[in-house]
Amino acid sequence: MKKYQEYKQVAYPSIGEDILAFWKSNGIFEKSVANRQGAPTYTFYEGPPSANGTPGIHHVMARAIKDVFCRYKTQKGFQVKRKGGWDTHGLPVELQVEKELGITKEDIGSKISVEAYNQKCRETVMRFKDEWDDLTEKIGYWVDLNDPYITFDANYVESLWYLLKKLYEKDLLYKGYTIQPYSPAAGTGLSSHELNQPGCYRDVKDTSITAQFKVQGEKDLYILAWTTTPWTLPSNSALAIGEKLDYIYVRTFNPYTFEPETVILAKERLSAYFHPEGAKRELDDYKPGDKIIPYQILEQVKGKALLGLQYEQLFPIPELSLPDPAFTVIAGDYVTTEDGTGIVHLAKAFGADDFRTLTQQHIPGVFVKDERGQEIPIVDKKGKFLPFVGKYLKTKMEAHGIQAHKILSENDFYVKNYTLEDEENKAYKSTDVIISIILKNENKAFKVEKYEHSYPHCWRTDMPILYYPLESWFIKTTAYKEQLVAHNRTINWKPESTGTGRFGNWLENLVDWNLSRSRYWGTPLPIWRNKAGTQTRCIGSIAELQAEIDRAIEAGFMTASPFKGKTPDLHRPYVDEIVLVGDNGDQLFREPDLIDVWFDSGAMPYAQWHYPFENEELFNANYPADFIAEGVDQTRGWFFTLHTLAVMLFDSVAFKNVIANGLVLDKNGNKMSKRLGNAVDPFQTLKEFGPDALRWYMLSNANPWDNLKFNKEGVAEVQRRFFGTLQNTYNFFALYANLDDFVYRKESKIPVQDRPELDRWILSKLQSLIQETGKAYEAYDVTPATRGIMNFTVDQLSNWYVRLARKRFWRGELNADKQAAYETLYECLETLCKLMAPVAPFYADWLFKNLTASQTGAAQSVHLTDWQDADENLIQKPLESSMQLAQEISSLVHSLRKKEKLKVRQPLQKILIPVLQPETQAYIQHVEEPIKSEVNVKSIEYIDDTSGILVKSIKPNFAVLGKRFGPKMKLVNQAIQKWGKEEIAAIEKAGQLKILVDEAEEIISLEEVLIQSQDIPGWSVASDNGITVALDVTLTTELKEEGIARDFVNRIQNLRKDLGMEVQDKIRIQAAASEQVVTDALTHFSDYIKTETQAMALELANEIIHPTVLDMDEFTLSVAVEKV
RNA sequence: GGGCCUGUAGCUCAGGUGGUUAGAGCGCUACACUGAUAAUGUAGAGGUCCGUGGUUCGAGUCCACGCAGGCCCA
Repeated sequence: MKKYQEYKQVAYPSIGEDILAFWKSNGIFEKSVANRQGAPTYTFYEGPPSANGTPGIHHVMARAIKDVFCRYKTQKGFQVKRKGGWDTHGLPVELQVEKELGITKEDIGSKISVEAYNQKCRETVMRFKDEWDDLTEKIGYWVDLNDPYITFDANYVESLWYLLKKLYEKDLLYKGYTIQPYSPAAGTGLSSHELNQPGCYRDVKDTSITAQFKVQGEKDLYILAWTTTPWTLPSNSALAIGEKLDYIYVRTFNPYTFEPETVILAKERLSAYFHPEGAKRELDDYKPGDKIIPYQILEQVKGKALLGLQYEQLFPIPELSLPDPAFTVIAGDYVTTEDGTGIVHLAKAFGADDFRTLTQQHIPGVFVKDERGQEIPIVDKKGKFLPFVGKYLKTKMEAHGIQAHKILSENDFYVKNYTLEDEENKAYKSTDVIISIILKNENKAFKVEKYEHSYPHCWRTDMPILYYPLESWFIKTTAYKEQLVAHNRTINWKPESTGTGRFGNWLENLVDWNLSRSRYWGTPLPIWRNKAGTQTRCIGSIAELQAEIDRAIEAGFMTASPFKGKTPDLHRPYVDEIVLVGDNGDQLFREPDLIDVWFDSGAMPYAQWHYPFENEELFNANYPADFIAEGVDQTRGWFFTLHTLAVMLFDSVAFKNVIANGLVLDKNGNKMSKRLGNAVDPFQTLKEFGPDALRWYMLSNANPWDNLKFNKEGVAEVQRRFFGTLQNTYNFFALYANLDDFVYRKESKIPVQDRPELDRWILSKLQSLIQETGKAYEAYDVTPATRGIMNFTVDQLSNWYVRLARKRFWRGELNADKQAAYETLYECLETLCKLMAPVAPFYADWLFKNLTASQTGAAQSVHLTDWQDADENLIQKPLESSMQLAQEISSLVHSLRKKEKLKVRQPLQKILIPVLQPETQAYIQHVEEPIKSEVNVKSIEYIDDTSGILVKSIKPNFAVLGKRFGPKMKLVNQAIQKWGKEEIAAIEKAGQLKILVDEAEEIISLEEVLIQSQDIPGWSVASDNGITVALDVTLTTELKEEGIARDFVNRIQNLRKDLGMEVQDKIRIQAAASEQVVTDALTHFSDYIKTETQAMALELANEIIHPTVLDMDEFTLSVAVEKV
């Protein structure tokens, strides 16, 4: 039986399947973990995917990255447990269910019960689990699929509740406001998803107003600010300018009241408010009612100069007065001069930017207290001004004689037309219009006009939405900002910029984490409150809840526990039915919100182990993670929530190393989408190429954090170039090893120092490769690791070592030289298996098994072996440099041969290499043999300076001289370029030479210039990279004969092949007599020819019975070959 | 609008701390090799290093402003 299986053709996809089956039936993954029991742990956290959609090609990418480092660390001796997980809650699940049932959120509770709805979600969420598991296995992502954490699991949710309670106890969980899209008509907040429905944004004509804000303490100085929502003006509490923008003070008249005044606006917006003609008119000539209003620019300032300016409240309603620093000019980074006045009016209650800016700058907003003492905005949830504001407006209407389409009561001031008034009615006046007229009359409006813009509408009611403060539960992340930033600095981010930039900046501009979601399928907020909001209870475990339920039953608020006799389900609607008892005896109802699903996944380090209720030791041993990896889009998702919870609750990072990988785009750089049909099916790709080439391509083509333009051609190229070459190399080894019955035995191998130089060279390269690869894996740089392995395999091992050592494998008996060759090649291949195993786990294992099949005591799988550390004793950098010179010289000779049209089979006498440094000669002498055999020359001669025939060139060493001379470098260069033969000789002799630079004498030393030999007169010369080679092209008779002999051998070998002979078959050759030179060649090189062709006899005959005519290029020759 | 990433040959990508001929693989063209052969080698063509300014004796590399594509956030 053959010791090393040979393969005619390799089907990579079936290697994947076969090895997968082998892993499964032998429990290799489990063994790779169990083997390391007691070893130090290396912790990896799986970011849970959602199984309610099918996996895509980008998941292959993400999972391959995770797998690589877990496998590598296992090889390095760590125990790496990898618990899988599933993300199961959230909006996408709900939307999918709604789509399938043909319902909307409004139907929940009427057409379908919450219970049934959530049941449906639970069923849907794992729908594609099998497909995911299948992909996971097929791409070789080793993760424990048998015991995954599932975020809807009661144990998981219980851990979440525990964490929430911890936050609550630390006073980090609070209820507050956030500005959200809100539909007064539907009485509900809208998610950004709902707002992105087609048709939501609609062009509408609204009344826009440029209001005049009177600067305090000035007679008639006003700041102009523009808004398309005049109804927000009573809530104004600040104005924002752009610090770097230019603003002007303009002396003019109010177009409605004709009063003289000075207004402030952005310089760029002047033309939008003033007729050019106005600049030419005299202010004094103005008469009230003139169409063209004169103006004069008084002053220009930077926005910064306006900061802190105080102004009078636009609507001085007593209930709305605010303490300082309200009604102040502040800076806003979002202010532009694209429209409006370049000054933005801020109403804290009705804009997200406004709310954020004012909160950050500690400026109060316009709110009033409701009966419970809670702050509320002055527009209620129906979209209507509170009565006292209505009353104020009504009074003003009467004062100014404003007539509307009907008599408006104080309860009729809706900010948008939510009562469906007839807008066609000529007398119809919206609240915006009424406000505008009031302001016009009071000299508080500079310009009022209809303005068409895009405004979002509620997709259910078609009515305009408002940005409105809604109550939400928050985690006070801002309280931990410093710690979050500090801990982040200790994390190794790949790439670094994601950590310092995207993530770091996000932390710097942190806002509190809005935890609330008004939905159905998710983790319920474990908070119960009384109606007045004065009593709050946060529940941190099932046991605690049970106890509280018991108390509630005792108090008569509940009749029975909903969990009686069954496993508690902590989802809605069950938790909603629970009414608890407050300390004061009040009924406590659960706050109806669910929590952000990102909390679910961010809490996985704890909840996956049901910590702290179980597995405390396991948790401690695996916290924090050494490594996580996920898409860069998770920066503010999973990465953030993991980090935040760890820092806030455990004063720790959650992960030490993280790779944030980029996107997988189609080959044209477009986003993949199923809808556009450019999505690549991972299963199809696996079928075509198998898992290894796919993984290798994805990780070697570009760094994982760069976007990958996925191209199947690229996978094919990797397969051909890398795997194909490696496979060829193995086949070459197997073919001859089997013929010689060679089996690698570690015990009896030839010591490396006794092996030929070529062997020591490739083994030195191999050790260097091990170092380089290990270093790259340690630094989480998988791409350089793969590139190094590829380069070694293709360029060094296959294209140099095997090519040069080829003859050693197929000639003669199994002597020491041959054995050394086998052992060397074997060692390279086996080591490659280990180095590539993390990236190409199937092929590496397959090759490993082929190599070790006949060895006793070999590991069952490469994944159960230890990483092989480099043997530094074997590294011989000088030898590596020598061989590199050999490769470069060979390349030069090849190019010379081509130029001279001399094929490699024609031996040539010698090459000449000019050497200016003795070391260079020594380096080359080491590798004369490989050079000579590679380029087929008899000898290498070196010419040094003493010959006097070298033509040299000189140029300054810019790096050295540039530092010395700086600005005078140009002159130095010119001076050195002028040097000829004598000067070069002089500096070489004396080690230095004087030049004149700018009339000053300077000494240039030999180290500061670069001298190269570029030509040998009368020779065919090539040079590159500082090496020059000359080729002796004279053909002596003997060389010619040898050339013919080699040609002859070549033709006979072809013939043998054509005749279907085996490599070891012996033959007899008859050749017809021919020209003298041919006959001489065959006679003189008879032994050589016989050895090469395995001929027992080579006879020259005058006539041959059944001749084969060989085409020898310049002549033909009749021969007969027969097997003996 | 903000933050971050990317932009080098037809394609995919390398190009520490600035240094004078900008590289590799694929593809293309030509040639060679023919006992690794559905393999391999060599050579050639192919470049506005996204643009514009600036710093410097010297910029693919540093700075500023842009442009294009992408991600996240408003």
